[in-house]
Amino acid sequence: MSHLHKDNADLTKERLLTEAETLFAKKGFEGVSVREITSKAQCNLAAVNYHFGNKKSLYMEVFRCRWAPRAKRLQGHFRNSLPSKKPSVSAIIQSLANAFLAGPMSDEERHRHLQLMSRELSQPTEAFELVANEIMRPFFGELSNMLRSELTQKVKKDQLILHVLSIFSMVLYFNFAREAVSRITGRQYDDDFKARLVRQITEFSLKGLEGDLH
Amino acid sequence: MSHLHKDNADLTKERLLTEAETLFAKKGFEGVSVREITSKAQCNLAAVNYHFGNKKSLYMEVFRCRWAPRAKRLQGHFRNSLPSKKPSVSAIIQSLANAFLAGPMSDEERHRHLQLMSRELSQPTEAFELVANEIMRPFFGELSNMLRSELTQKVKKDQLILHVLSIFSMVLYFNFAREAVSRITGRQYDDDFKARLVRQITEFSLKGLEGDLH
DNA sequence: GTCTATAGCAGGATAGAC
DNA sequence: GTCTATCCTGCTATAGAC
Repeated sequence: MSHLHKDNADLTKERLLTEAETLFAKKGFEGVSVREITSKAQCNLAAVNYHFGNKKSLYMEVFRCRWAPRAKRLQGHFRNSLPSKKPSVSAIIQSLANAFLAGPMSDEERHRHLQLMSRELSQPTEAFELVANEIMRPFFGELSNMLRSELTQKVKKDQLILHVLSIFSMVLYFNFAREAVSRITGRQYDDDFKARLVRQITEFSLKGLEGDLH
Repeated sequence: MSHLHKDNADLTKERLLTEAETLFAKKGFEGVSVREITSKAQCNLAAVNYHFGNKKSLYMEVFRCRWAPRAKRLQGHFRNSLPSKKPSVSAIIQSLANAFLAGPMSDEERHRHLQLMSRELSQPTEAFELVANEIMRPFFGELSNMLRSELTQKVKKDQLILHVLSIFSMVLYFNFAREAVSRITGRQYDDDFKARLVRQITEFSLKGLEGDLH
């Protein structure tokens, strides 16, 4: 019998994490009330405090239980979508841009993911430690290593990481500034346009690396 | 006598705008209370409602009276810092990156400016209309035109605007994600590093445009 | 124009019944 | 575990004295 309670509790907890993530991504931590979260999760106001202690801890748990695992899944998908063990620079960048702009998840899930990330980048909270140390640093390190073997030996580590950040800046911008990008280009943010953006990032970056390539 | 009142009122209004901008940039609209603003502006709680009607209007006025004029000043500085009437692509990009990363304003003012902009880009409010229509669209149009004469005729308008956005994405990212950029590169965000970032943006972008250059 | 005082409400959090 | 009821704090906004 008690496992029924537990299952139910788990489900409630899951629903809370799901709705909290959506709302935090859309409006930011301060822009969302616990009442709004519990209402959308169709449970009681007290549930957040019961399951997570307080609102801030719920925010942190969203990053620990949802955001970080998704970030790792995204990285996994990126790795798997690489054509071979020794992918070309072009393939690396295209897979990267594609994973973040048009990858395996739903459009909305990707957007949510990068919105949460952008928030932490521009206004770091405690969750930033998680994002920076457990996700960004290792991933950028991995990207650097993948690219390094395709570049001339004279490329310094410092230079390489700036290249990686430059590429990533486009990936991030074309996601979090969707509204502006649509407005400026006069194009709907649909699959066609995303494919166009992936191409832009790939080609622009590939040329951007020129001179440091073999 | 009455002009004394008026002067005083103007000063209060100015202080409110100043403190409001700083706080809105740092914490976002929802993250700031009117109490905090009036307290920092050393005036009464009621002053915001008297001078601006409500908190939301104050936010809009920050964009109208402070942000937009500064954006125009920044654009003016960019134009003036161009070496000639027919600047090279390299000079255009370097002046652009320099204006936004190490331009005429104080470091803190620039950061504040781009924080406010980033917020509107990722989570548009009414102020986004102002940002997009009166500042971004004309400026990106101007940049496109400046670059166009330096590029091959076959470059389409759509392609050109994506190039401009790609360049701008780096400028924005290296500003709003300062904490992350510092952490990842292991470098302090000081003048030396900013100069390095300007160089990175310039060189990477210049190469990124390659093939479309004359 | 500026202030105090306060209305009126929404927020996070908790106690205690079930 | 979940719910209702409630506390208390902090918020925006306003009324009215000066």
